[in-house]
Amino acid sequence: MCRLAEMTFELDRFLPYRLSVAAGRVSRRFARLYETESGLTNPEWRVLAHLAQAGTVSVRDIHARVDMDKSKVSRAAARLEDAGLVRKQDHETDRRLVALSLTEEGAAMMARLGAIAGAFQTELLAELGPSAKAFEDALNRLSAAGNTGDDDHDDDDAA
Amino acid sequence: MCRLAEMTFELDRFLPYRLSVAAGRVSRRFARLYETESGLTNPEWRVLAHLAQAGTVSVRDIHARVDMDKSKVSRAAARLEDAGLVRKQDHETDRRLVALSLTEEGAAMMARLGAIAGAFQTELLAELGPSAKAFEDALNRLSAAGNTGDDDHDDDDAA
DNA sequence: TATTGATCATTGCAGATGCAACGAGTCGAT
DNA sequence: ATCGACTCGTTGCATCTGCAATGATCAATA
Repeated sequence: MCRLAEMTFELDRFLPYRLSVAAGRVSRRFARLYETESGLTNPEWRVLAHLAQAGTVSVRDIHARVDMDKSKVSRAAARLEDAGLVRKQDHETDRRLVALSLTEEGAAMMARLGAIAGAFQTELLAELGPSAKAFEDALNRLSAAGNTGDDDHDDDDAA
Repeated sequence: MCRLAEMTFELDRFLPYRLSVAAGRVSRRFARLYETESGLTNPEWRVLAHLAQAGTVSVRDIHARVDMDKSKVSRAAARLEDAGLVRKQDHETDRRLVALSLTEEGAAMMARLGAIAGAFQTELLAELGPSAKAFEDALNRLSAAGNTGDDDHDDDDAA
């Protein structure tokens, strides 16, 4: 049971490494698709996609939910606003918050990108084959386990 | 059959996103372990780990094998050399190449880090439970599929 | 041999990133 | 109403990263 004492460490079998390589490759593969289509960077894509899903939310929401640094979200949102894809308004009751939402143009963009993403998703599922279900389960476990230790006391709607 | 036409795109179910988040969390979790122990950055850890596995190799070998940009490998190797963990020698027959290898000190460091990594690996496997096997299979498929002939690669979230 | 084209490691540079402030705003207790 | 502790979004700054040269070296060919 104690395999820790092996003399030579094998990077190829180390899960964090393999996970990272796989994530990088898949991300780059997908990035080639939407970059040529939209000119968006990865943080911009993520913010846009989250807005399409969540409606009107704040920077903090995205930061907590999407695992991106606040400044990253803020800068991505600023660029998206310049591009006319996202609207920044004052929150109704709490003026510290920024209410981010998609513009018409942003929604149209996400319609196109959503189709591309959907097609890529089915492509990936086909590559995964029967492992797909267990794979998603594993991703859930790992993401959940990594959630401890940060400074967050989330209380908002968990989901 | 045709689920692509859904009106609202759901980021939560998009595999590249979930994969990236999981990889980032796991990497950061592991990074906390070896950073406090060794003071190494992630690229440095990867180079060191690969050297422990591969013996004496060139920058190009690591670049191709570990999915890191050449310059990233080069700079990491330079820092490791300054720290006395890695030795850079001329290649015997081809003087373009650099022969990277671990020093005594580097090997000792890897012995400690290898133990930490092994413990973390078993921790992850425990969290994964029965999905572990299918998960590794899925990682293999995804890494292989992303390997489309290109030369230069690098990834976002590191381990 | 001289020359051309390829490969290898390094470096310059522009842009991205993470982290720590900072100002603005909110809430509760006094 | 005021004070103090807290939260939110932005920005400064040091560092990191990716990409495109650059210089050095090799292999092949004339």
